[in-house]
Amino acid sequence: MSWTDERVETLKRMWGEGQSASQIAKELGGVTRNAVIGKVHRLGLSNRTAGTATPKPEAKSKPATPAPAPKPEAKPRPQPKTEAARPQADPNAEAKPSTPARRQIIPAGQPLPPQPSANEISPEALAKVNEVEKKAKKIGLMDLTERTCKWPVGDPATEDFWFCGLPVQAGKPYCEAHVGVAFQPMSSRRDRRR
DNA sequence: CCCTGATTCGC
DNA sequence: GCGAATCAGG
Repeated sequence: MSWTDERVETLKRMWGEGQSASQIAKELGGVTRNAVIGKVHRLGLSNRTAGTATPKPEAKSKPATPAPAPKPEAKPRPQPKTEAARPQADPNAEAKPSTPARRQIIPAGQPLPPQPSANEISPEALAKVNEVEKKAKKIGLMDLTERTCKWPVGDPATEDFWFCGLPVQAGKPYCEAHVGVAFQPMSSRRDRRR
Protein backbone atom coordinates (compact mmCIF):
# COMPACT_ATOMS: atom_id res chain seq x y z
CA MET A 1 0.00 0.00 0.00
CA SER A 2 1.20 3.45 -0.75
CA TRP A 3 0.18 6.84 0.43
CA THR A 4 -2.16 7.92 -2.26
CA ASP A 5 -3.68 11.32 -2.20
CA GLU A 6 -6.90 9.91 -0.98
CA ARG A 7 -5.34 7.90 1.78
CA VAL A 8 -3.36 10.87 2.95
CA GLU A 9 -6.53 12.87 2.99
CA THR A 10 -8.24 10.31 5.13
CA LEU A 11 -5.23 10.28 7.38
CA LYS A 12 -5.30 14.03 7.78
CA ARG A 13 -8.99 14.08 8.43
CA MET A 14 -8.99 11.33 11.01
CA TRP A 15 -5.91 12.62 12.73
CA GLY A 16 -7.57 15.98 12.87
CA GLU A 17 -10.57 14.37 14.44
CA GLY A 18 -8.36 13.08 17.14
CA GLN A 19 -8.51 9.49 16.03
CA SER A 20 -5.71 7.34 17.26
CA ALA A 21 -3.03 6.14 14.90
CA SER A 22 -4.14 2.58 15.28
CA GLN A 23 -7.69 3.46 14.44
CA ILE A 24 -6.58 5.31 11.39
CA ALA A 25 -4.39 2.42 10.37
CA LYS A 26 -7.28 0.06 10.76
CA GLU A 27 -9.49 2.29 8.70
CA LEU A 28 -6.99 2.66 5.92
CA GLY A 29 -5.95 -0.93 5.95
CA GLY A 30 -2.69 -2.28 4.74
CA VAL A 31 -0.73 -0.16 7.11
CA THR A 32 0.29 -0.35 10.70
CA ARG A 33 -0.15 2.35 13.24
CA ASN A 34 3.57 2.90 13.01
CA ALA A 35 3.20 3.69 9.37
CA VAL A 36 0.46 6.13 10.17
CA ILE A 37 2.47 7.82 12.85
CA GLY A 38 5.48 7.96 10.64
CA LYS A 39 3.43 9.56 7.90
CA VAL A 40 1.87 11.98 10.29
CA HIS A 41 5.29 13.14 11.29
CA ARG A 42 6.53 13.45 7.80
CA LEU A 43 3.51 15.47 6.93
CA GLY A 44 4.48 17.74 9.73
CA LEU A 45 1.12 17.53 11.40
CA SER A 46 2.29 15.84 14.46
CA ASN A 47 2.01 17.57 17.76
CA ARG A 48 -1.35 16.90 19.03
CA THR A 49 0.46 16.86 22.32
CA ALA A 50 -2.29 14.87 23.81
CA GLY A 51 -1.97 11.75 25.82
CA THR A 52 1.67 11.16 25.33
CA ALA A 53 4.04 13.92 24.63
CA THR A 54 7.27 12.09 24.79
CA PRO A 55 10.18 14.39 25.27
CA LYS A 56 12.56 11.69 24.43
CA PRO A 57 16.04 12.65 25.50
CA GLU A 58 18.11 10.20 23.56
CA ALA A 59 18.15 6.49 23.47
CA LYS A 60 20.36 5.48 20.66
CA SER A 61 23.37 6.77 18.88
CA LYS A 62 22.63 9.94 17.07
CA PRO A 63 24.85 12.86 17.93
CA ALA A 64 24.11 14.23 14.52
CA THR A 65 21.96 16.89 16.03
CA PRO A 66 24.22 19.69 17.14
CA ALA A 67 21.36 22.12 16.96
CA PRO A 68 19.50 21.91 20.23
CA ALA A 69 17.05 24.47 18.92
CA PRO A 70 15.58 25.79 22.13
CA LYS A 71 11.89 25.63 21.65
CA PRO A 72 9.86 28.03 23.74
CA GLU A 73 7.04 25.54 23.54
CA ALA A 74 4.00 27.31 24.80
CA LYS A 75 1.29 25.06 23.62
CA PRO A 76 -1.92 24.84 25.56
CA ARG A 77 -3.28 22.42 23.03
CA PRO A 78 -6.87 23.27 22.19
CA GLN A 79 -8.09 19.79 21.74
CA PRO A 80 -11.83 19.60 22.27
CA LYS A 81 -11.44 17.05 24.91
CA THR A 82 -14.72 17.59 26.62
CA GLU A 83 -14.83 15.33 29.52
CA ALA A 84 -16.09 16.24 32.90
CA ALA A 85 -15.53 13.54 35.40
CA ARG A 86 -18.24 12.80 37.85
CA PRO A 87 -16.20 11.56 40.71
CA GLN A 88 -17.54 8.12 41.12
CA ALA A 89 -17.00 7.00 44.64
CA ASP A 90 -14.91 3.95 45.18
CA PRO A 91 -16.75 0.95 43.94
CA ASN A 92 -15.49 -0.90 46.91
CA ALA A 93 -17.05 1.51 49.29
CA GLU A 94 -19.97 2.55 47.21
CA ALA A 95 -23.04 0.43 47.04
CA LYS A 96 -23.79 -0.08 43.42
CA PRO A 97 -23.84 2.55 40.75
CA SER A 98 -24.65 -0.08 38.23
CA THR A 99 -28.37 0.30 37.96
CA PRO A 100 -29.43 3.42 36.14
CA ALA A 101 -32.61 3.53 38.15
CA ARG A 102 -30.90 4.13 41.37
CA ARG A 103 -32.99 3.61 44.42
CA GLN A 104 -33.89 6.85 45.94
CA ILE A 105 -35.26 6.71 49.40
CA ILE A 106 -38.44 8.62 49.25
CA PRO A 107 -39.95 9.53 52.56
CA ALA A 108 -43.52 8.38 52.64
CA GLY A 109 -45.95 10.98 51.59
CA GLN A 110 -43.51 12.89 49.51
CA PRO A 111 -44.71 13.74 46.07
CA LEU A 112 -42.43 12.34 43.49
CA PRO A 113 -39.45 14.62 43.65
CA PRO A 114 -38.69 16.17 40.34
CA GLN A 115 -35.80 13.93 39.56
CA PRO A 116 -33.04 16.41 39.24
CA SER A 117 -31.47 15.19 36.10
CA ALA A 118 -28.61 14.10 38.24
CA ASN A 119 -27.62 11.22 36.11
CA GLU A 120 -28.36 11.63 32.51
CA ILE A 121 -26.34 9.00 30.93
CA SER A 122 -26.50 8.67 27.24
CA PRO A 123 -28.83 5.88 26.20
CA GLU A 124 -26.05 4.42 24.13
CA ALA A 125 -23.77 4.23 27.12
CA LEU A 126 -26.44 2.57 29.19
CA ALA A 127 -27.24 0.10 26.50
CA LYS A 128 -23.60 -0.65 26.20
CA VAL A 129 -23.32 -1.27 29.90
CA ASN A 130 -26.29 -3.58 29.89
CA GLU A 131 -24.77 -5.50 27.09
CA VAL A 132 -21.40 -5.62 28.64
CA GLU A 133 -22.78 -6.90 31.88
CA LYS A 134 -23.97 -9.99 30.11
CA LYS A 135 -20.50 -10.97 29.15
CA ALA A 136 -18.82 -9.60 32.20
CA LYS A 137 -16.37 -11.84 33.87
CA LYS A 138 -18.32 -11.54 37.06
CA ILE A 139 -15.27 -11.68 39.17
CA GLY A 140 -15.07 -11.44 42.92
CA LEU A 141 -13.40 -8.81 44.96
CA MET A 142 -10.34 -10.96 45.36
CA ASP A 143 -10.00 -11.36 41.65
CA LEU A 144 -9.68 -7.69 40.93
CA THR A 145 -6.39 -6.73 39.43
CA GLU A 146 -5.03 -3.54 38.07
CA ARG A 147 -6.38 -4.34 34.70
CA THR A 148 -9.82 -5.63 35.47
CA CYS A 149 -12.85 -3.43 35.40
CA LYS A 150 -13.77 -2.64 38.97
CA TRP A 151 -17.34 -1.75 38.27
CA PRO A 152 -19.54 -3.36 40.87
CA VAL A 153 -22.74 -5.05 39.88
CA GLY A 154 -25.50 -6.27 42.07
CA ASP A 155 -26.06 -6.00 45.76
CA PRO A 156 -22.97 -6.38 47.89
CA ALA A 157 -25.16 -7.79 50.62
CA THR A 158 -26.14 -10.74 48.52
CA GLU A 159 -24.43 -13.45 46.60
CA ASP A 160 -25.57 -11.77 43.50
CA PHE A 161 -22.69 -9.40 43.55
CA TRP A 162 -19.70 -9.24 41.33
CA PHE A 163 -17.36 -6.99 39.50
CA CYS A 164 -17.37 -6.47 35.81
CA GLY A 165 -13.86 -7.76 35.42
CA LEU A 166 -13.50 -6.97 31.76
CA PRO A 167 -10.23 -5.51 30.58
CA VAL A 168 -9.88 -1.94 31.67
CA GLN A 169 -9.05 0.80 29.29
CA ALA A 170 -5.64 2.35 29.66
CA GLY A 171 -5.20 3.43 33.18
CA LYS A 172 -8.84 3.84 34.03
CA PRO A 173 -10.40 1.67 36.68
CA TYR A 174 -13.21 0.55 34.43
CA CYS A 175 -13.69 -1.05 31.09
CA GLU A 176 -14.66 1.16 28.23
CA ALA A 177 -18.37 0.72 28.71
CA HIS A 178 -18.27 1.57 32.35
CA VAL A 179 -15.94 4.44 31.83
CA GLY A 180 -18.71 5.69 29.62
CA VAL A 181 -21.17 5.91 32.44
CA ALA A 182 -18.71 6.83 35.13
CA PHE A 183 -17.51 9.82 33.24
CA GLN A 184 -20.15 12.04 31.81
CA PRO A 185 -19.50 13.78 28.52
CA MET A 186 -19.94 17.04 30.36
CA SER A 187 -22.98 18.47 28.71
CA SER A 188 -25.91 16.30 29.44
CA ARG A 189 -27.87 19.41 30.09
CA ARG A 190 -29.58 19.93 26.85
CA ASP A 191 -31.79 22.89 26.44
CA ARG A 192 -35.34 22.08 25.76
CA ARG A 193 -36.38 23.65 22.54
CA ARG A 194 -39.33 25.89 22.74
C1' DC B 1 -1.22 -6.38 29.57
C1' DC B 2 -3.65 -3.26 27.06
C1' DC B 3 -3.06 1.03 24.78
C1' DT B 4 -1.08 5.78 23.14
C1' DG B 5 2.28 8.71 20.24
C1' DA B 6 7.56 9.77 19.25
C1' DT B 7 11.87 8.75 17.37
C1' DT B 8 15.43 6.48 14.96
C1' DC B 9 17.49 4.56 11.08
C1' DG B 10 18.04 0.85 7.50
C1' DC B 11 15.89 0.41 3.45
C1' DG C 1 9.65 8.63 1.67
C1' DC C 2 8.66 4.64 4.19
C1' DG C 3 7.76 2.03 8.39
C1' DA C 4 9.51 -1.71 11.83
C1' DA C 5 11.75 -1.51 15.91
C1' DT C 6 12.19 0.78 19.70
C1' DC C 7 11.31 4.06 23.25
C1' DA C 8 8.40 6.44 26.69
C1' DG C 9 4.36 6.78 28.97
C1' DG C 10 -0.93 6.03 30.67
